Formats: sequence, C-alpha cells, structure tokens
Amino acid sequence: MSRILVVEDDAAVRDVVEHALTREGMEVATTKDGEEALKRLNGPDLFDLVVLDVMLPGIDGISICQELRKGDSPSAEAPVIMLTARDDETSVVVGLEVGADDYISKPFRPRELVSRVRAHLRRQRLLSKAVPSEHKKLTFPGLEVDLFGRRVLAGGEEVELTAKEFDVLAFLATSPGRVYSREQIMRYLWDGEFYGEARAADVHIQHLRKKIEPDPQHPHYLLTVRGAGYKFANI
Amino acid sequence: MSRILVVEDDAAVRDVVEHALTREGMEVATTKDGEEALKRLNGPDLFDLVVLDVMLPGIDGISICQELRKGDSPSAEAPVIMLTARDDETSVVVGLEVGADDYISKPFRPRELVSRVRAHLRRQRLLSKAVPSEHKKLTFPGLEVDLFGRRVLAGGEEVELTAKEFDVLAFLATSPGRVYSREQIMRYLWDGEFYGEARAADVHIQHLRKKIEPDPQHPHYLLTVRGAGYKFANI
DNA sequence: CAATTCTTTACGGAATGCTAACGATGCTTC
DNA sequence: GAAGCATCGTTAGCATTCCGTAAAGAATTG
Repeated sequence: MSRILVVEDDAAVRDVVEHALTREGMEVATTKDGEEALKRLNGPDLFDLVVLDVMLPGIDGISICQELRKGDSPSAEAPVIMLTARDDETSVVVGLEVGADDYISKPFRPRELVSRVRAHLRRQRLLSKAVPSEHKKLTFPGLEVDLFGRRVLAGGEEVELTAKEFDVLAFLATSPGRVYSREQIMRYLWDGEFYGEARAADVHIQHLRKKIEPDPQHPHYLLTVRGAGYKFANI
Repeated sequence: MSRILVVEDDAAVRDVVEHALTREGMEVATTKDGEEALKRLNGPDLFDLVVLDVMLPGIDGISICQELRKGDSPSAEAPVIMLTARDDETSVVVGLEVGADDYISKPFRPRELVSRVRAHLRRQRLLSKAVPSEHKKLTFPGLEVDLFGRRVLAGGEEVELTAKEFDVLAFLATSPGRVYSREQIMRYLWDGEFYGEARAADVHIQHLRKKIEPDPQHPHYLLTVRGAGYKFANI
C-alpha cells in the first residue's frame, strides 16, 4: 500500500483529500503544520508521496519541499504535488524549481487529485499490487465499520447497507465529532459533482439510523447539528 | 525445491532452459514479456533465482534487473543470471553494474546454464533442505488457487483459465472479503495503466463464475457488491 | 488467417437514490 | 409560555443507476 503525507492547514480541504485518497486504498497521514510536516518527513517513516499546500502558517510549502529535497530523509525522493491558489503562478514556478513534481490549483475535484497521485505513484512503480493488506476498520462501542470490506457490525450483528449509505457512514465516521454540511456529504457521495438537492443527505441519514442505531429516534452515532449538518458522535 | 523465473522472448531458448532446469528438479516459471516479468516479480511469489534475457521486446533485461533490485519485492535479493548475445560486452558490464550476478552468452550449452544456476543457488544456501520452499497456494473449501503455477482446482477438477481470468481471481482471492472497484481490478490487470471501460471486469467475473462456481447463478466465491465492485467471499 | 482472448456495447429487469411534500420539532421573540 | 418561523424527520413515487448477460468488434497469438 502507498503511504501519502498530506500537509494542509484548511481542515475542509484536508478532509476532502484524505477521504479521496483513503477511498482508493492508500494510507494517508495528515498534518496542518509545516514544522510537524518536516518532523515527520525527517522521521523514520517512508512516505511514497507528499501533497503539500503552498500557503501554510509558519513554514511555507516551498521551503518544506526545499528542505525535503536537500535532506537525506527516507522520503527525500518522494514525488511532491503542490496545492496552490488559482492564479498563483509565481508559486507554481518556484515550486517546480525547488523540486516539486506537479501542482494542482484550488479549487480542484477530488478525482483529479487522485488521478495525479496515481500517475506519480505509477511512475515510481509503487502502486499497490495485490498486497494482502489488512482490513482497515473503525471501531466504536457497539459499532464497527470495515472500510475495505464495506461491512458494518452494529450491536454485534452484521447490517446490510446500500452503497451510498455505507459511503455516508464511512465519511462521517472517519472524522468523529466533525460536522459536515449536507452539501459536503452529497459532494463526497458523488465525487465532487453533485448539483441536486442537498437534503437527499437527510434521507440517507434516516435510513442509516434505522439500520445502525439502537434507538433511531434518539441517535447515538449519527447526530444532527441544527443549522449546520450532521456529525458522527465523538465517542 | 527452488523456484526459477525465466524471462526470454525466443520460444526455442525458453523451452530449452525450462526443460533443462525442470529436469534438475527445479520449479520453473517462464515469461516472454518484460512487463509480465516485472509484474510477477513484484507479485506475492518468491523466486529464488531469475534467468533474464538482455534483449527483450518492450522493457529490456537491464531495466528489469534495475527495477527488481531497487524495489522491495519478495525476490529483490534473488540472484540474476543474464543471457546476452555472444559479443555484447556492453550489456555484460552494464548488467553487472545494475546488480546482475552472472551472465551467459548465447549460444550456451544447457549443462553450463544448469551448473551456474546451481552454483548461485548453493551460494544462497537455498539448495539445502533447511529452506524447503513451497508452492504459494490459496486454499478454500472447494477451491484451490496455485499462484505460482497459475493453476486452479474447483471442486477437485482442474479448470482452464485465461490469463486475465486467472489474474482477476488471484487478485481478489489474495484478500478475501476486501471489496475492489472495477477500476481497481482493471488497473491491476493492466499494471496500472488502464483507461478503458471498467465494465470489462464484469465479463471476466462472469466467465470465472461459469468456470469455478458450482452454481454460477448464485455465486459462492466471487460476490457482487452493488454500487462498489466485487469481492472474494470471506470463507 | 484462423482461433482465441479481451473489450466494448446494448438491453432488460431490479435495486437504489432523489425529489417533493407534509408533519414534527426546535428556536426566537414577544 | 405562546406564536411564528426555520429546520429537520419521514414517507412514497418516480427517475436513475447498476448489474447480468449476450453478442459483436478489436486485439493478440500461433
């Protein structure tokens, strides 16, 4: 499996990227902090690729890339994909000069990012073959979500979910406590391209509650945040 | 038993080598294709030694050797014996530089090849009974998949699968219970570079079901996960 | 060039997801 | 505490999507 480091201070963008890559079976580590990023890159872990926001508080992305390339950390040769603001051509040029391999300007569609990441990994021949990997599971009291097997155990019983239901649950449950708007949920379900009625998310939530909540009327996992959206409980 | 991978495009030479080594009690897998060779070397099987033609259509032997050595496949440390044309000294030099262990120039006598193979295996202490390597097989009730021999037994009967059919089965069966999208399946089949219609995966699955399922209408091994892809049953 | 293998395409039926509408609930203001 | 408004829950029907299958068209192989 490929390991990706995502460095991005905006939590929303970070989550989108994390989810998109995780869904492809990649192992994603995130940090919002340039200092922390350098620490991890210089640490013992090998990252196969780095997604790097240019604008960061503290150390900027350019400097991080520069440091990475001139050091001899395990990940010194890893491809770097820069995230830049729409019209920030200067950063693009400088970025490529200090050793970045690619850039994507915000806003971007998750699919595009994924396909670029894959392209770079392929060039490095690091794409996962049929590596018998373990199932990545999210475990909570009374609830277990198997992300790779797409199976859910609620109260010890296996529950049959539809594709969208599972995706909503996986989306929310990977970031317990974080509130997502209906739009974010629906955009995740449709991979960035949803132009319908966001309240369709409500229906998925209802169906999920009926299937996984001990008492659907008083949800324990899938909580409504009035005026904002939904969140998975912080357990 | 020692397992040898022979990469050679000339069918005549390939047969000679295969027979010579088989007669010595070794287990021989052959391929005429550089791409395929890399796929198998990066796959889950362990090879104890590689016999590698320098001149190949597509990827050449030097590149294969280089990739093998810098990757972390199970066979990354295996001895490599290069087959070169009589006067191709450049290849010999370059070959040894990129990590080949020996070379034999064509035409060669089978006995010579065998004795060199033996010498390298001995040096690796792989001829000793201490390390009896086995066939890597996936065994399920009523189904057996021999990854190394690329053979399949279903209900005790040997089943003839095409190359892609076998690859799909091997891919899914190495991670029972894990769901793979059509894209992931096709990308595996084409080593990361597939841009066609992902539903081709459906057809392979159908063919496989007809060949290995007791009741193809109600699959027991190859299960559909609606809205997501396919998985091998968790048995 | 014949045969085999693989991919593409199309269609029907079944499962799924979206919309829209209405009722229920929570929040705010008086 | 009640009225009014906004937001959420719930339902059912309809449109869409998805899968199995077959058949034909590429591509590959001998």
